[in-house]
Amino acid sequence: MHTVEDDRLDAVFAALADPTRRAILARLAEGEASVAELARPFAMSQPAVSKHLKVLEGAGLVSRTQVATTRLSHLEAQPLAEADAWMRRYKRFWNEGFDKLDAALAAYRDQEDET
Amino acid sequence: MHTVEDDRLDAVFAALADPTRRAILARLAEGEASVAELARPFAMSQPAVSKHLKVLEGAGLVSRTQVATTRLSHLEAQPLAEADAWMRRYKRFWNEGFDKLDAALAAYRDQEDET
DNA sequence: CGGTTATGTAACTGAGCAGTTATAGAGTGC
DNA sequence: GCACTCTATAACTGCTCAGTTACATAACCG
Repeated sequence: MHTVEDDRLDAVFAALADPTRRAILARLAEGEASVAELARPFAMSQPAVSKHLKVLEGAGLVSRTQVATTRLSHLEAQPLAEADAWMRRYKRFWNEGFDKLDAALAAYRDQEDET
Repeated sequence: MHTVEDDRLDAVFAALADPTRRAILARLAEGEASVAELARPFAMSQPAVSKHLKVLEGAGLVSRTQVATTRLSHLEAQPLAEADAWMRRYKRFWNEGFDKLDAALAAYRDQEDET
């Protein structure tokens, strides 16, 4: 099985796998920004940032508007909702995980008590 | 900034970026499985699946136990909780996103009215 | 128009990844 | 100990990706 939603998730998760791109999203959460503004905090050339923006745009995580000579990038969080929807199926496991951790800690404590 | 949590998220999101690995996680959600069992549904060699498991294990998404000659893989969802925690910071945007769409449509309509 | 600023594109490099086949290792059962 | 099963590792290939520098566009400003 190889669905369209799969392709979407591929792109979203792959986009999120890079720390520079996550930092760009964090910056955009504070408001729109030009390429130059986004490039400044990173020890990285402008073309590199342009490429990251292209990846983010491809994943639907960023939209852009032309204003005079500058292109402003905007955060588009909707694909994150899709990723969240995928992960939601596993939420019961990570709650269960804490239960297991609790159980393990309890077992450990009991063992401690015995010794 | 390049934190340890970043490295963790790198590994988790990168692991999730591959549809085969997401399918493996889906299978493991139904219960532990051997490498051979995991390989069967995919048109893929056993070493390929072993590599995917190694990636998943590296991201902390899978743990393994040796039982006789077979190694059973178990889903470990805790890293998904970390990824979820990261995404949580953006949840307000994906609700807001629908509002913004409404606003954009309204602006477009106004512009149409003017011309 | 000419210069300047902001950004995208092209061509290249090095690294890493997903897959393959072939082989090695480790445990079980007899 | 031997054959068998399950899994990991090695070596290789083709592709993608993150980054670079150099150059091309495009829109403003005087």
